[in-house]
Amino acid sequence: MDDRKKSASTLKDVANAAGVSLGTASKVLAGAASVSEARQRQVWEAARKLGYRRNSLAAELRSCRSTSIGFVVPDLTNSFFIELVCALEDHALESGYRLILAHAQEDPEREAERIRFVLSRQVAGMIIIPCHGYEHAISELRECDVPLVMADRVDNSFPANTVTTDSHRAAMDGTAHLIALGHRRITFIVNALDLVNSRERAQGYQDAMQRAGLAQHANVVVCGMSDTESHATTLGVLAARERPTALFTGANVATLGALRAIRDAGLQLPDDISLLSFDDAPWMSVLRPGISSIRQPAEAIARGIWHLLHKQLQGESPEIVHLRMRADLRVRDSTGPVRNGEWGEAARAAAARPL
Amino acid sequence: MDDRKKSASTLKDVANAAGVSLGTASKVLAGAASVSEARQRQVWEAARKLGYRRNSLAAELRSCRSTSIGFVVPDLTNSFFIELVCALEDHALESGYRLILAHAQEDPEREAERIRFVLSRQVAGMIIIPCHGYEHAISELRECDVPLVMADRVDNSFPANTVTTDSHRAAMDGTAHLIALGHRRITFIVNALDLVNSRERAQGYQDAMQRAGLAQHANVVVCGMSDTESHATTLGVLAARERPTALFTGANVATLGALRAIRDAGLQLPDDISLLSFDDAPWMSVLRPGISSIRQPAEAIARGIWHLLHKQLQGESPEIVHLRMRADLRVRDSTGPVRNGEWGEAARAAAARPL
DNA sequence: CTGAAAGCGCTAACAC
DNA sequence: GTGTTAGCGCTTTCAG
Repeated sequence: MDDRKKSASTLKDVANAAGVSLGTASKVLAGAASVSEARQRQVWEAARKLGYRRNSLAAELRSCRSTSIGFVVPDLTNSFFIELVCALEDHALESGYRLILAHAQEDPEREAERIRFVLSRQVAGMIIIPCHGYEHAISELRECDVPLVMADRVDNSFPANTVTTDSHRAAMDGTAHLIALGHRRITFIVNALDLVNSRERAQGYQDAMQRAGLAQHANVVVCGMSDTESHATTLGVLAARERPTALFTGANVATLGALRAIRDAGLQLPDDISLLSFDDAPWMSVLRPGISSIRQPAEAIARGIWHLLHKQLQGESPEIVHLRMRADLRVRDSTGPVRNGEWGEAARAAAARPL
Repeated sequence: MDDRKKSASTLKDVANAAGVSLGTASKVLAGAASVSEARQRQVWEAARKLGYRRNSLAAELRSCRSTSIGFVVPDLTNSFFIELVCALEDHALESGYRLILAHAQEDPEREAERIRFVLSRQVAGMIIIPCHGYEHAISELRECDVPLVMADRVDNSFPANTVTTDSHRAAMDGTAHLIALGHRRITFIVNALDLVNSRERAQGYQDAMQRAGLAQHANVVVCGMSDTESHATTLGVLAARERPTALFTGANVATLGALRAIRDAGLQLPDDISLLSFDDAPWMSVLRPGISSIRQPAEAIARGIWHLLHKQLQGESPEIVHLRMRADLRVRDSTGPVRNGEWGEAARAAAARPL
């Protein structure tokens, strides 16, 4: 709360100082060529001298056009989302738009508020990566025909343009990698099953296990949305009488918690246990052992999002498109062959069976 | 660019539907008690039915007050800044404000643009963590009396409220830790010396070396603002004939690059070389070896920033305040005693000398 | 308590 | 080319 009318000079001031009319000043500052060079100079000079700064609230209100795009992100702590932010900022800038970032902090209520906030600022378009339990938040968008692209945590049933990773397939690939290494007791640790993509990841894992005849070993554990929860959960998993030989973490938080738990349990990666992480991060390739991960194609996703949004901004294509991207496996050092000593006969037999 | 006048219902629509005047509707929606309950109900009902959403551009334009705070951040890739973002969002929300995040991506030009953008949206206040070479960007703020707090990459000479970490002291502490472990050949790797805080950190390191009689071993290496640069730089450092026994990285990027270089060089942490990182990150405590680091008190800094900003928002205290926070050392596993075999006689003698 | 009316700073017709 | 004018959607006096 603060009125600062004291100093801010307005277009009127500039026009007066330049000795032209308000309309002319407006045109000049908007870059119109239809004003004589002499006056253009006068106006620019006056603006400079007065330290004039356009009030874009007024400009946008009057013209009913905005060059801002609202981007609602659930978690700035996740480097995948940050990559998206950076890439999208570049795309937006290139097309003459600006991003207004809104951070939901994985809280559906806050997300709803963020959406309301962004919408009330009359953005030209929106990009949303929802939190879990976002139905309520999304209902903020009803009866609102802002160009919209949803990403990552949505599926193809969503009645809007979406860009997602094929999580099911990626999780199958990851699981197959682990199985090929001889692992049978593979536990999948996931943040929350009410996130569509996490559910897909878990499903991909289960399908891969089943396809390998390992359905009886399939074990999906939900670890929550925080480090501490996932740490505690993984500690529990590791303390089981039949400890898994491999962990597949289905999300950023899960990986952090699992890693800390593995460390606390005094286990070595990959000799005592293997770990595969869904979602890559810069630090994963920097230490020894490097963490094997599934990397989502952030750049491609951002490009897809912007493509879909931009088309709408230009008034094109009202039909809904669902883009689906392929993630790839980055095998590093945290996934290794299972230790023979740990295999029972049944596991050995299963290993012999073709996948 | 998009006019969507088609559906968006305005306050006038609501007033008409509720059968009251525009002014009354405005008052009700603003929460005024001075309207009869019956009419209040009517207005709310009409607003609900029409899916009314306030146009805050218009509201703020008219009332000359905003509840948005611009926060210009140089690098969302750095978890320290992310911590600041999260904490500040909470503070702002608690006081009824909202953050508008603007990402400068370590680019002074983009930073200038971001500042202009935020300012043109008539924010009530600003928080800025500058990039290097920010002088130009900052000049955007001239003749502009928005409440302002600068943080992190500024020093006490800045003519505005600032909140910073005592980098000099923290770097001295870190260096002393390394020296106490017997290290003599300690190299300080820093992103850029035109960042005030990096400069302070380097200075702290040098002062500590000097104080320990190790001035001849002091070596500050600049590694640039990107992973790849810092990786290459560190590789060079490690290839020197007299390889340092410890690295002290003065920034986030430097740590990442150094770690990758150490890995590529086939060196073990901390047996072959020790590493201390200025700036902590969640992943540093999750793997083995844990990375010893200097942790800036992000929460306290955020609190300080908000405190200073909030005072200004309430029109208090025009005198400038400089808050300075203390960082602490988190000793983990990446810093260990120097290997005896590597010591020459001179080093041995230096080690015997009290610090 | 309620409505009418005057703008916030700016853009976009529209006349001259 | 240039100035005048009518609002964008809203808040806020100010009469009644």
